[in-house]
Amino acid sequence: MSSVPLSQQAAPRAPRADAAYLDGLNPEQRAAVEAIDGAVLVLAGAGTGKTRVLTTRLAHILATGKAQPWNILSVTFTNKAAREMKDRVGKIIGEQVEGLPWLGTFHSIAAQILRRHAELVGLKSSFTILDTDDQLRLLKQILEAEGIDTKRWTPRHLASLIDGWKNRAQTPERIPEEDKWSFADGKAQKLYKLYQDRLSVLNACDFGDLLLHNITIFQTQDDVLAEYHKKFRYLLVDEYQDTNVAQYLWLRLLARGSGNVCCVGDDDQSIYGWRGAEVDNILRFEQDFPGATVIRLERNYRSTGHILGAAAGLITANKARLGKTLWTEDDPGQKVQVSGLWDGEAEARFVADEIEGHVRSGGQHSDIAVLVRASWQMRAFEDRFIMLGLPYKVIGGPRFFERAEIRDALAYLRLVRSLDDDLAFERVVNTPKRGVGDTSVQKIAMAARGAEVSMAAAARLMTQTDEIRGKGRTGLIAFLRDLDRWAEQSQTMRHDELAEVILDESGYTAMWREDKSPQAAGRLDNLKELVRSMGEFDSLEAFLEHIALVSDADRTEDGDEVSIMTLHAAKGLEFPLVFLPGWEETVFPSQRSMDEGGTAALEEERRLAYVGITRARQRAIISFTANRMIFGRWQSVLPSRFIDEMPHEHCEAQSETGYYDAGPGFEGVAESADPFKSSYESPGWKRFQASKASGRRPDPGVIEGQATLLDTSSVGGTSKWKPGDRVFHQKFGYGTVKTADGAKLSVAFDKAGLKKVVASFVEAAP
DNA sequence: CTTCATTCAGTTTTT
DNA sequence: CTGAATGAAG
Repeated sequence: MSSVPLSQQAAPRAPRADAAYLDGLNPEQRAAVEAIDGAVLVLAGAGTGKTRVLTTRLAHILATGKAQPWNILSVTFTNKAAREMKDRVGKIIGEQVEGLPWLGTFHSIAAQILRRHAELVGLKSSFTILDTDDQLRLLKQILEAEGIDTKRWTPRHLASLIDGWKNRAQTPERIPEEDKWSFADGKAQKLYKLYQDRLSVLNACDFGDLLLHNITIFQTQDDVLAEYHKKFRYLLVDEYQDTNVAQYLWLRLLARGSGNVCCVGDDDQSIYGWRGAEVDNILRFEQDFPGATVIRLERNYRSTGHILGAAAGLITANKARLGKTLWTEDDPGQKVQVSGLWDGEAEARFVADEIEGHVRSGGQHSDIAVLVRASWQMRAFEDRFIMLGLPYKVIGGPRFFERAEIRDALAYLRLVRSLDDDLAFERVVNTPKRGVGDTSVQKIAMAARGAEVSMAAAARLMTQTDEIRGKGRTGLIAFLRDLDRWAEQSQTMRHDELAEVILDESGYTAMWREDKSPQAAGRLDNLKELVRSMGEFDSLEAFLEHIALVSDADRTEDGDEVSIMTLHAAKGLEFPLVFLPGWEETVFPSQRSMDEGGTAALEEERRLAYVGITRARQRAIISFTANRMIFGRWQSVLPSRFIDEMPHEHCEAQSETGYYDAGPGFEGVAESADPFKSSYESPGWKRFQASKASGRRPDPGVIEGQATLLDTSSVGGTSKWKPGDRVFHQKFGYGTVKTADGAKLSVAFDKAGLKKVVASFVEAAP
């Protein structure tokens, strides 16, 4: 342990057992912080202060002088987690530490390492990192070139197979025998190989390759591995339950050096199995690292007793787990509320009403999260919130750098940086329209392949001949001339300035300005934001690396807004009040997941439910409906089994709507020992079943107060709008006002159809 | 080569 | 119900 040369040690910093940062840790947390050497597994239940332990531990290693910042490798799954750790360590240690250069996501660290040794796997250090969109287009080209029907065998399908192999660290030669027949009648292996070859030619790699190439290098180049063994004296891994086989191998190879590896995770929060995560990694830890210290953090500082009791009870239904029992000294608080509603619309209305109630009694919108299983469930809530003028934000959603306009802009930049970037060339050669259509692009691609040159080079040659005529030819000539000019300007111009020039001169911004679709305005804003954020980077290269590996600008401006997100996106967050709608069989647990993954998938769904409930600090409100529109079809659905699995003493059934009126159980709580089960037998429930009519909207047994839909009493004054006015709405685009009723408008949107919105959410159409 | 109509497939997503 | 992707006509 004292093998760190004196010369590398910082100004003497006496290891003090009574350091201030250790104050306030409970005994288990403190043990996790102080067990620095050897292999350590910290099983950190939800809300047990995991991040605090991680950051304090890092601070402790530095404070005791056991290692320098550059001797510590800390990996997380998200950039957000990495950033948070950096910030918090900085706060503890203060100015003494400049930063932790090797704290980052698996992928960003693997990319750093790969850039240094790229030539060992046949790449240049300037390789580009493809995202899923590039990947799919490439695969499609390969499939078409092989004469495979891309409808029967979709690029998407192949991409997910390749992803799966890479997650398990399987190179084309090493894929399992049975997998070879899993695609296009036995061509799986060949196609995988072709894809890898093509990546090599393009000097590119995908996300999976970042780790896979690292592993290849470590396994074949002892000297390189030894270098990293020397460098990384302490390893720290967050969210260990989410690691896949490749990440696991990568870690093991690196951990072989010092043996000082600390993994933090919670097997009960493993929710990325479908992405290749292996819960087994955490379940097996003690066998993998014999003599490992295992520390359990079970004291929860987040939620009330009832919330914890409901979540803990639910998760015991899972077989494969290490087992932890969360406890709290907090009050029992309110029971977890379970509400049954007629359909999705009623559910959204119910949630919105509860939110308004919360705010009326002094709460903030930002206290609240609505957590759904799948993103299609969000729309009902958005529609309702927009209508009421209730402020909300969707977290997750389409990611900034994956938006089409951003990717187009980036393709221009990539192309200006390197004309060889064929994928970029193909993307923008006819965006905006230059008359260079599909057939011309195909001709260029053929010529490029034949002459073994880039598409840009082939295109240049073809402007000399008459293979492409007319509009296409002039468009192409202008395009190439523009590219040359921008490349020249890029030598002298700042990169953000260059981006602005390119977007302007290429006609790209003009294209969106002329577009009247609802999203066009937002796209222009995004482009502005792109140029702005480029200014924060020193070079175009630095910026491109950043965007390849960072999901979002994390623009979570914390206004007073309700958060809507998927359960997956909610991991690691907490809110005083959490809504968990859509708890119905087939929706949650998701039928699709279960069809694919069987029991293991069901257990993962259950963990997802556990994650959802444990996000709540004070109150959790679960709801389910009797009827659900799925793919435009009405289906009657049953309450989720997870509702029955929660211990009933921690839950209370509520029936605000009166649908369950005569039922011996759903009305009120007391009558039946098992109010949830008996609800299936209730007349109310039977009426749902009876009204089931396929293709037609079921008729609610009780007419709800439709009058409240448009509350005419709310505003007496005259509205700014009158029928016939043209308006613009951020989400729905342009439309014509049909009726104006105080602050509430009914607008016929050109694209989105008839919607009721609050007047303050629209502006005059230009 | 572009635009419009029609068909069809899809639900979770850290990087 | 949605959007993307294909195929027809202009």
